[in-house]
Amino acid sequence: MHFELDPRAPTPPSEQLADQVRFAVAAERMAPGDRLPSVRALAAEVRVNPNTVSRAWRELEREGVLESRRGDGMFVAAKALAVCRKAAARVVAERLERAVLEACAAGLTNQEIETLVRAACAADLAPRPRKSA
Amino acid sequence: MHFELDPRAPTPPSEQLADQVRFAVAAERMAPGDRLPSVRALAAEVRVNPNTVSRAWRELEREGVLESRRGDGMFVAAKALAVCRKAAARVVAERLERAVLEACAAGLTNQEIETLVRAACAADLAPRPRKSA
Amino acid sequence: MHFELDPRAPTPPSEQLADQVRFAVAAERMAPGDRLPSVRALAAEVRVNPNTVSRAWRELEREGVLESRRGDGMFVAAKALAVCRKAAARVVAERLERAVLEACAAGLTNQEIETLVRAACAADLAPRPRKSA
Amino acid sequence: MHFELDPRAPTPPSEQLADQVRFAVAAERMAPGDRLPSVRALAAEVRVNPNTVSRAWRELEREGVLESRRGDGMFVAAKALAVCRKAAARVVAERLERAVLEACAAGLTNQEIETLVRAACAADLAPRPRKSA
DNA sequence: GTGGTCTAGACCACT
DNA sequence: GTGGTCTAGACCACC
Repeated sequence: MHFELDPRAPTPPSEQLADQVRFAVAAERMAPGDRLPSVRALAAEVRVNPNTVSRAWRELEREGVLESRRGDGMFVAAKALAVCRKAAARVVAERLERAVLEACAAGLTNQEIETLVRAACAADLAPRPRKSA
Repeated sequence: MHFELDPRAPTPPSEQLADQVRFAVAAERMAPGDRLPSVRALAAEVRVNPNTVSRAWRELEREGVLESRRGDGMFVAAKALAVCRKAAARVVAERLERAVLEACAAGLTNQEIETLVRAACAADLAPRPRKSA
Repeated sequence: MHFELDPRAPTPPSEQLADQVRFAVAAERMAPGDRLPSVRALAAEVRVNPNTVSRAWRELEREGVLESRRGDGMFVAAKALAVCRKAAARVVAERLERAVLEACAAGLTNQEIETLVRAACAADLAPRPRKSA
Repeated sequence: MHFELDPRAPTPPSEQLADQVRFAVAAERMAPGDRLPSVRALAAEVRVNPNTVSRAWRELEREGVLESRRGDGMFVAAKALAVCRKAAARVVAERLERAVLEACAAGLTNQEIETLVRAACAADLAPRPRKSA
């Protein structure tokens, strides 16, 4: 699992991390029992304060997506798939809709919007080394 | 021109207002020379502090989208269309792409994504009489 | 870097602060990577409201002169020197020209003007230990 | 006497107008007894609200620079020269000094400053049709 | 501790 | 009436 942060995004870093875990579980790129990177390791990797990672993991634990095994680490919880599917579907649909309505408000035609969408779908498969890995 | 704020959106109110003006100009629902609602009037309408509106207008003035005529009001600037087209295209494409990549990461198929997008496009036309009204 | 406000000046405090940063960078008294005083500290030092400092810093961030690192502070941006040189040269030349034309309009001879200018140049070196200190 | 307003200048329009009268009297381009343009005429010429002109004239009357002859118009007062010379010298010297110190702060050398000053002095004599007329 | 945004209410200059 | 800036004090997220 590879994590990436966009510091200019409207959603704060800790939420971006949590979303990435939720989506990975929903897409079955992570499965119950999988170990997550340690707070310190991930914090170093994405150049962020350990507290930020910690807050994301804590929130996911609260939701039942992760569980901590004391002295061992954080793991994807058994019921994570169900939880994340619901959560991911909701948030993804909502953000897609918001983005589309914005594009409409900005005067783009439906065709222009669909073209952009297809391009983005294609971009997801092609150029980058991982992210879906 | 009608303004609306979503207090639960990730972007702060002042930015939402600025975006709505940028998009309206890009979509030619507002044209150079048009007068904007006064700071106080709009603040009252969308239930926000006048400073918040003021900050949005000020930012747009800096970008060349609006012009203030002292003691008179704020007006869409002559070069606003060009500025807003560029800005709106950039931000809209970026947000659409982000939303689509998120959807991909959450495991939606391209077909599911396109279905959601078409639904959102349709939703824009349907429920309200006319966005341009 | 030392900041000073003239409450009787025609330009508002927040602009005075922004100008002082632009000029300091243009004169290379500040360099990319330098940390700026915190909003609260500077506000206390020059006896203004923190919002006033914040507005100045924000404007400079928009111009590419400063970068904020969340929870850490404001820093001079990499491209600040180029930006500030251009901006400072423009504004300084404009204000000097305006002042000189005013002096001409008020009937001062060129010689009187140059005498005043030389005196002011000298005054900059003399009374204070060092402007750059 | 020709008036000109810079809407982007830091000094408000009414003060700009007042300054232009003070300077014209100090430079003896206007003499005691000269008639000033009517409020409405000047307001139309410089595209400003009549109240703005009115406020400038009122302030100058208060200072003893102008005197109104009821039903006739505003005229340069007898003691205007003395008043304006003092006022103009003070304000001009102050603004010149401020501009020079700013230029120093922005890193210009004394030589660069003097070059700009000489250019501005020359510009005053050469290109424009009037202003000293 | 840091910056960022918001609310609330004030004063000023111009129309 | 208009916008523009300032003060004062609040909450949020991040370091």
